[in-house]
Amino acid sequence: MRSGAILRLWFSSRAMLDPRTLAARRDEIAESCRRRGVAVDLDAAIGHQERVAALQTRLQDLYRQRNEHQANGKRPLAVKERETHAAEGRRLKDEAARLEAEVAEADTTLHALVAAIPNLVHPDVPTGGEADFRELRRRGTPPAFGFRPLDHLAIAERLDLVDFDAGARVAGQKWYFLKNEAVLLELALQRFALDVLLEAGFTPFVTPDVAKPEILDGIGYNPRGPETQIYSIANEDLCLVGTAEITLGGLYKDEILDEDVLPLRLAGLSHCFRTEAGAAGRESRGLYRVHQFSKVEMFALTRPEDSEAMHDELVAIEERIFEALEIPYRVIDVASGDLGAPAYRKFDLEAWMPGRGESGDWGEVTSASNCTDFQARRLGIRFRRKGGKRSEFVHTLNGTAVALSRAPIAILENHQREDGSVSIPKALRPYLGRDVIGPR
RNA sequence: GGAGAGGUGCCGGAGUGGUCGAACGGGCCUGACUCGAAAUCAGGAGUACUCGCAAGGGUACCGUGGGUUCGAAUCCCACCCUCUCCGCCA
Repeated sequence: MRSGAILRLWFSSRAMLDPRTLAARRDEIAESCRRRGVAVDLDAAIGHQERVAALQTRLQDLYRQRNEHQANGKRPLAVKERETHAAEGRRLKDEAARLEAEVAEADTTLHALVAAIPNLVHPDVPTGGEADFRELRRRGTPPAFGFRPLDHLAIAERLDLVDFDAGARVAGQKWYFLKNEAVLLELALQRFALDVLLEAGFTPFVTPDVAKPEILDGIGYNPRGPETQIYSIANEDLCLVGTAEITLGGLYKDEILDEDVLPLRLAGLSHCFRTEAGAAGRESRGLYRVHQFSKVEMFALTRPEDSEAMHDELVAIEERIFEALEIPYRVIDVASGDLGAPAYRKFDLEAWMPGRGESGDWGEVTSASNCTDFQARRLGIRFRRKGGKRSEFVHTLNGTAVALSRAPIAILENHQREDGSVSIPKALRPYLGRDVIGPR
C-alpha cells in the first residue's frame, strides 16, 4: 500500500501563498488583491484549508492505526487468527483509501483556490492601473534632431536590416529576419550586456528555449487557456519560453541552498517566444511586439531580507547599460494593477523612442521584478541559515539586461542621422566592429 | 530510434517481503586527547508535514505513478531519467 503520494499531493499545495497563514494574513491579502483589482474568494480558500487540515489529521491517525495493526501481524499466528487479522487489515486499507480520495478531492479544490491568489503588494507601489505608475527619475536628454526623425522600421528598411515580409512568408505575421548589421548589433549587444553582468558577479547561462508546464506554472505563467502568451509544442509536454526567467527560476527547483551561496546572480541568454494573444491593435509597429526575440535576462535568489536591495541592484545594472548605450530613459514604479501575479514590486525602464507616436514617446525596454517568495514557494526553492534548523523560502527577482528587440529600436531611433545612417554608441563600437551603420 | 545496465540519505555503496529511515565507508558537526593541528577515540546529524507551551510524540518519503499483500526499498506493470554500445544527425 503506497500512501505517500496522497500526502505529497497535499503538501504540494502548500507551496504557494502559504495556506496555513492564509487565515492569519487574511486582511493583508485581501487588501493586496483589492489594490491589484483581482477578485479572489479568500474565505473559500480559508474554509477549504481548514477542511483539508482536518481530513489530513484523520488520515494520519488512520495510518498510525494501520501501522500498529501491521506490527501485530509480524509474529506467527494460527490460521484462524491470521484470517481475522488479514480481514481487519483489509478493512483499514479500504477506509484509508476512502479517506485518501476525500483528501485528494479537497486538496485539488484548495490548490485551485490558492493558486488564484496573487503575491502581496509592496506598500510604496502606487495603486491603480497601467497609467497610474510613478515616475522615479529620468536620465539623459531626448535628442533634438534638425530633421524629422524616422521610426526604427523606416530606418531599418532603408538600411536593409530587417525583413518582415520574408518573416511572414516563412513563419507568419510578426516573425522576421534580422539582416546585415542588425545581426552584428544583436550579437554585440548580447556580449556587451553579458560583460556588464560578468563584472557584476553574475554567472552566465545559455538556457533551454523550452520548459515543462510545471516550471512555467511555478514561475507564475499560465501555459494553458485562451489568453496565454505561451506557445505549447504539439505532442510534447513542453512550452516555448517567453523569457529565461522561466528556465533560470527552474534551475534550483526543489533545492535547499546553503545560506552562504546567497545571493545567487544568474544571467541567462535565451530566445523568447510570445503568442501576443489579444495584443492586436496595441502599439506594436516593427520590432516592438514580435513573436520571437533574444534576451539577456538577470535572475537572482536572495535571503528575504536582501531582496529589496537586490531589486535596486538589478535596476542599477539596467540603468548602467542604457546609460552606456547613450539612450535617454526614465524609471517607473509600476502600479499595483499592472504588476502581474508574481511581482511584489516592479520597476520598468522606459527608453525614449523618437519614432514612437506623433513626436516620440517612452517605450518599455526593461522590467525588474521582486517576486519575494511567490515563485520560490511554487518551485520549492529554499535555503537554510547557518546553524538554523528549519529551511526558509528564498526570494527571487528578475530583470531584463537587454531585450534584443526593443534595445535596437532605441538605438536606431536615438542615434539616427540625417543622411539615414545610424551612429553606434562608443561603448558598443568594440563589440560591433564599426562606428556607424550606413548610409546606403 | 534499437540493445544492454542502472536509479537508495551530502557522496560512495549494502540491502530481494515484516527485525529498514535504512548496514558499512567517506565527508560533515560536537566533545575528549593536544600548546595547536594531524591521527585516534566517543557522540551527533536526512527532508517535509503534523500534535504539543515545552520536553517529546505521530505520519509520509529508497526515480515517478499504479498494482499484489495484513505488511513493499525489496514482488508485478507503466512511465521518466542516467550510463554504455549501435544507428541517425548539427
